[in-house]
Amino acid sequence: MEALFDLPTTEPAAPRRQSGSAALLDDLNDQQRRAVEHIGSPLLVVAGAGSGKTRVLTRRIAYLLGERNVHPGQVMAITFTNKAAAEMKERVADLVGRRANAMWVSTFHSMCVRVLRREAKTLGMTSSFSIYDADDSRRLITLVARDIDLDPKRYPARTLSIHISNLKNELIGPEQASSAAANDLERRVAEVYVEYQSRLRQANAMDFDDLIMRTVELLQGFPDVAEYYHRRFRHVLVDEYQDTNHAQYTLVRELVGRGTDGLPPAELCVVGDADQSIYAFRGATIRNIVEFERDYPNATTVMLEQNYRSTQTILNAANAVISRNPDRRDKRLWTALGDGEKIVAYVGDNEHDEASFVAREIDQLVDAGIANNCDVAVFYRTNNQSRVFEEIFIRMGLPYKVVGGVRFYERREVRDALAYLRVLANPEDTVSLRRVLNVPRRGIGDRAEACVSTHADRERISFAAALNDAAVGKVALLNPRSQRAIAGFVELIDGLRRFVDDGQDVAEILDAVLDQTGYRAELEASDDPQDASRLENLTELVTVAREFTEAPADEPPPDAVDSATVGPEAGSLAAFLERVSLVADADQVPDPDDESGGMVTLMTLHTAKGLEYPVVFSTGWEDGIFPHMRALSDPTELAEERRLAYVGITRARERLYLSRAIVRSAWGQPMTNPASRFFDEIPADLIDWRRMGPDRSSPSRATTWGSRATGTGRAGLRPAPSKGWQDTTALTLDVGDRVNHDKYGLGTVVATDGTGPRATATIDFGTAGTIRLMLIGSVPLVKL
DNA sequence: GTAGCTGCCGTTTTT
DNA sequence: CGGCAGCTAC
Repeated sequence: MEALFDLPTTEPAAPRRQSGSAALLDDLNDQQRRAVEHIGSPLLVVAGAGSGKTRVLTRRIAYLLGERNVHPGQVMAITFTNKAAAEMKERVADLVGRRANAMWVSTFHSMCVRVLRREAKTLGMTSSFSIYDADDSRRLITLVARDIDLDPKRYPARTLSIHISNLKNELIGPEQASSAAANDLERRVAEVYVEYQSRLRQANAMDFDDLIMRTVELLQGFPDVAEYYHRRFRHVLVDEYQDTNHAQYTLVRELVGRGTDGLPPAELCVVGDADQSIYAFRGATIRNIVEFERDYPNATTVMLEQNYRSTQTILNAANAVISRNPDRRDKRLWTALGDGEKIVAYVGDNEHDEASFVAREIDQLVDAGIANNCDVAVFYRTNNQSRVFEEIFIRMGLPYKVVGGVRFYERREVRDALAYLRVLANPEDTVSLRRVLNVPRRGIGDRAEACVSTHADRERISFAAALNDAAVGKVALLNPRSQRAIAGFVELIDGLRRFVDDGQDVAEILDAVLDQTGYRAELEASDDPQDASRLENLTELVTVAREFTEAPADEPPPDAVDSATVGPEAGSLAAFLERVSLVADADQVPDPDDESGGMVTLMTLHTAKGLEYPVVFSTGWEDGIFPHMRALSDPTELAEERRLAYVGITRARERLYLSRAIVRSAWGQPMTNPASRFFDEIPADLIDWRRMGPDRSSPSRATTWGSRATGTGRAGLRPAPSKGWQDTTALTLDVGDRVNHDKYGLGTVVATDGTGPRATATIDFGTAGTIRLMLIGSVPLVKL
């Protein structure tokens, strides 16, 4: 992508093989060099966006190996996505060659899986344990909640699951949760948690959070195990440290050690940027990076502020926005690259108009030879916003790729197929077993399933064992028809398991599963067009499996010490399942080099973190969308949204577009959204307004909505907002009120929702339709 | 035991 | 709008 732009690329293209430290250091700036050369005490690298943190990490590793005689097997580098891990490994390999293979470079989760598979026995599991994702975990929680007669309305599995996950992220075990429970909800959660954890163990399974929590448990509870890893890993490097949650923070501490077992603590280097912390909702806490110097009293901090990615215009916008966040370590990105183009802003009448602007603009950039499709990314706040763009792009014949969204591995048919494979790999995997028990339909209904489940409980045997009993008539209350169906199922699974025992390839096993279960036949027989695409997805899965066997990626590495003891055999069924369990959205980002002709990439702002594109469209800049509704009334969440804006802006190298729509359909009904407040935080002279909204005639909106003048009670009649001015207060409406809207005319309020800044009213405008409006800001609406 | 209907949710963001 | 849980009718 670099050819089209004058900007120097962030990284040198060619591998550097010259010997001596000069080669590793000479093109680094002073701070970067300090970070690479630093020896001994814990090191925090505060790396602003685009400041070359991956370069620092990879050079530091190369420097350790090349200049400090560290053996690659002593290095552990941890990232959050497989893509980041693969990239880091590749770039270190460019610098030091094949020796890089002996390092552990992996995500938190796969690193833990590796440790846990090796030490499974210690925790009372076997190394073939299954990994449950959020969906599997919720299924199990549903079962548990049902068994202890919880009202699913009051305690939905979703809520229970979130609470349990939070507890695990805080390293609070079931017993501790039980004794600490202070209210009804917490007691119920703890109750479910205890049982859930026990069922996981029975199923020889761990959920995502367990992978971290139980690794910590292992390191804390078994000093000899900890000592093994302390002895082995003398250097621990952590990327995206601002995204670590408490469990991950503790894990790092335990890996590094405290020197209590006679081994000095490992050398720790963490890299991160508090301004790019956008995962608080899943437990990440800025605290870990902010308090690093307190956690590690002798720590050294290096700040990287020179940016090698973007124009100064883009950086000024980013700096201006992020500086509004309170309690922040001040950091100002700068570049030597010059101002570049202004930021282009656009206001669409609706989301279709906005999308069509984006499409037209991309078309022009490509026609003018300014960019290729693959140089362009479109960002949005939530996945459902991708749809409009897809519609327009398809119509215009613009090739694109949506990253994330309804993920391949979350599609029902794919999950069904994988559940079969998991049952084959781990017979105790109850959740997967129950998932496929009657898929496709084979006459084993809820009734029969309940009988088997009861039998399993009563006899204290696994569900799988109970099924075997059922097949030979040893289960009470089971009618003969069900018994026959179950016997058929047991036979089916046994038959399939023989494929595994014979050491067949994953693709062949999968093929046999799809054939012998009748899954494929059922889809082929259907005339539902959705089933055709399901079939395609399954074919795709078989292809994935085949490619996996042929090129079992890079895991596990050819590490003599490990290959005997750690991880499933390369290319095996277990390895395949592990691989597909731990993929992330970000892992699916297309590489601009391989897609010929190139595609425009569409993704959420979250997925965009860590990436960069010459041309970026950040869309949906509307209060209520971005920042998200839920954040409008909460300063903490608003600060996180602002960091998200910062992330979005700083992805752009050359050209940045910001856009919004005045009317946007949500839940099938149109909503009018005011401009995002983040627009006002960007200095006006940086922006070239390609098209302005009707209200934008005055340079800035009225300051805040924090002081809600409406407060309580009925506000009565408010003056219509005068031209150029924003009404900062919410209009208070009740069902039945008559109103007049500048655009839609006379209407009647049919529903109201929310209060204060989140208040909306659904209004029947007769022929103009029924419309839900936000009542805050510049509503051109008068009560009659 | 299954199919088909209704009605209720919800929607951030994800390893 | 769309997915799923729960209900009713075969």
